[in-house]
Amino acid sequence: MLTRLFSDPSLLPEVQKYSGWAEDSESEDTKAKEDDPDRGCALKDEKMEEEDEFLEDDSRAASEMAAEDEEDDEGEEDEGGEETEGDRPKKRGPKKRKMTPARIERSKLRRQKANSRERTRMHDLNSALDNLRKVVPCYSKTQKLSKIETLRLAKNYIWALSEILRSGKRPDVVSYVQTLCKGLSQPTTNLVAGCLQLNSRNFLTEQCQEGGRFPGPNSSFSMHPYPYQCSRLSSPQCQSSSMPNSHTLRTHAYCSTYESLYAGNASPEYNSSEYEGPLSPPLCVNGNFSVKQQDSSPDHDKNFHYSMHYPALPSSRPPGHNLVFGSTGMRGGVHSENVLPYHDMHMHHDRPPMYEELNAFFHN
DNA sequence: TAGGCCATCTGGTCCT
DNA sequence: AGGACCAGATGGCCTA
Repeated sequence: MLTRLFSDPSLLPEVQKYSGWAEDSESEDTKAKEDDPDRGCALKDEKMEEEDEFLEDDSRAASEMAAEDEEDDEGEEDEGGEETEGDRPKKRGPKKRKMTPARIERSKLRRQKANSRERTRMHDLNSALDNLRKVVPCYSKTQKLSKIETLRLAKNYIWALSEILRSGKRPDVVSYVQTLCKGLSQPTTNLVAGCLQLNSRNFLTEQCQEGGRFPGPNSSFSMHPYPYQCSRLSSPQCQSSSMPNSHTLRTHAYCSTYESLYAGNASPEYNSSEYEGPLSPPLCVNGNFSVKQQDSSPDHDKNFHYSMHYPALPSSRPPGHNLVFGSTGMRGGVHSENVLPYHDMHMHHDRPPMYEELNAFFHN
């Protein structure tokens, strides 16, 4: 049938129109996308609508072709029975019912509806994936995580949070990042590490040297975990570590680093100039709680590509008692799935109490 | 240009 | 019969 499609010049325009690879439309789309990406997206949607529109015309042509195919099949059956015609093997199985034009029309209509449903289903799936992107630790509008990376990061994130809740201890940031980046590609690792303002190359190298184990504060780990100063830290709003309410907290979520949050902490342990002890896990509770989704100003998007929030944590934990996030992601005895069911996580995520609980925990 | 990612179409399977 | 779900195929786009 495909051969027929491509070999029959009279059907070519229909096929091109349906397939979307007509030269004119393609070059036009490409040009539009180059000129304006948004326009490109709009064109894409328009194209889909057009597709729906001309599906009707297309179905007619397809129906004719299908009818021809059916006639061909019947002709073969009449001629050869079990024999093969040339190189084409004879079809076996129950004889097909004759495809009347009405049946063909219905069949095509079903197929169109099924395609439409499938598109909708995939769009819903992608929409859900977009929502997931917003609540995993590294969210960027400009550099979206791929689907598979989003799922991997989400899994790691759930695991990390589960471990925190299960153990009641806070991990050091390196462990936390390594847990988040487990199984992720290098670009995504860089992205996540960038969100955390870590030198990912260093920590990855260290990770390899340590054979997958996370270096503790007393190890030979020499990298400063926070080599970069947030460009916005110098602003007054970022230097303040006092966050009287959740709104302020959300506002700070995009410029906060350990340093910015710990800068105002009375405890000398939070001195960021040296890596002296375990640091608090950067808990990302953006998405539902972040201002990013509400503030759509261009300046906001420009400056806050990545969302990360590091709540201030106590320093009560002794060094070397960080979470043990092994290379398999299964260390620590209990798997995250058994610790924090998906349902619970979502119940918490949907409501501010999760944020409050976690915050309360880390502020004790 | 190869490879990754993605959207879409399509046919098959299972279920209602 | 029809819908949901799935996986394979295909082609477009983008990037290293």
